Amino acid sequence: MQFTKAEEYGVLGVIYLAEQGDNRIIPLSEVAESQGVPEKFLAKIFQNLTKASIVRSHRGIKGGFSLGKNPVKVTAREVIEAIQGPYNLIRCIGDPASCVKHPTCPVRFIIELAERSLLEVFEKYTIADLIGWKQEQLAS
Amino acid sequence: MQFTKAEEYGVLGVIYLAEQGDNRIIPLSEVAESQGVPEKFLAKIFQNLTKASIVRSHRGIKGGFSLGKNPVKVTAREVIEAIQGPYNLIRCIGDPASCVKHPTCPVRFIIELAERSLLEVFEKYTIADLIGWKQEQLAS
DNA sequence: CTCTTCTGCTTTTGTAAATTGCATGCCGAA
DNA sequence: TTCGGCATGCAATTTACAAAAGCAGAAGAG
Ligand code: SF4
Ligand code: SF4
Repeated sequence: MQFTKAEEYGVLGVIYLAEQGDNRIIPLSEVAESQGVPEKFLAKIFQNLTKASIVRSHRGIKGGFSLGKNPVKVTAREVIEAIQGPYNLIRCIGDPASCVKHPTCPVRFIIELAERSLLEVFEKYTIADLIGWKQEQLAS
Repeated sequence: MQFTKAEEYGVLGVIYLAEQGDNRIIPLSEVAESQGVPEKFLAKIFQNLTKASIVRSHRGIKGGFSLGKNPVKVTAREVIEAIQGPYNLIRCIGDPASCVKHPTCPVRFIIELAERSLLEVFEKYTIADLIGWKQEQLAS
């Protein structure tokens, strides 16, 4: 079980945008370079974020991406699920019919609990919270 | 982020052994068939479980695997970590030196929290608990 | 002995993640 | 109204790792 790079890059990107403040428009190339991630890969991620209107895209010269929502109102879960769809730690979750053992399967039982507790964590922190935490670390 | 089949099969296998009770010795072929999983794959998984002495192996005719510990004392976390090593939801956890951003990285921060809460769930349930839950479901 | 079953190691296969490429569309500036 | 910068959309590729299969060898029971 591994957190994917797409998820990591996406969250880092959104945080970077938010840090620039004032809904400034930043070209993707700058975001990619600042985070040290491949630009084309990040492009695809940001397209998903755009669809979820977490960021807003601007074409043309002086174009780029700006925030689409107030970082105080965007949870990590929203960002992550915008990138890679709803969480399913195991294939049978969300599709009970895929396995005959489903109703009494202890593995499914514990994985569902695990997933729930994972999502709770991601829901608890907003982008603003994460930036706040980072500032704290820098200050101390 | 996905729970792997190795983890799933391993937990299912241990549960199956425990359900047979009395530390009976069961050949791997039976475990594999009962769970509908490839035997050679399960073999590798059980080798790891053997090293962690969660199960005990017996060679030769009438050989197979029996439980190595009381299911009341084995948590799901122990089983899972025996199979695939310690949990690292993201590469920088467990190796802080691998990334310069590490000390102030908000992504690492939230992933560490997520991992902790995941492990708490896995630690809360023993194999016996899981079997108990299954019985309940069957009864109702 | 010999048959059965695990053991360790190697190899193959399959699939999804991660990355790259390119033609196209849009926009703002000059 | 043209031009250059930048996002878009889709396709293709590469890489990585999970999943599975194979096989010679060791160990145990009878
Ligand atoms: S065996 Fe259990 S965990 Fe695996 S797919 Fe079926 S229900 Fe889900
Ligand atoms: S950027 Fe953050 S999450 Fe990614 S590797 Fe570095 S510390 Fe870990």
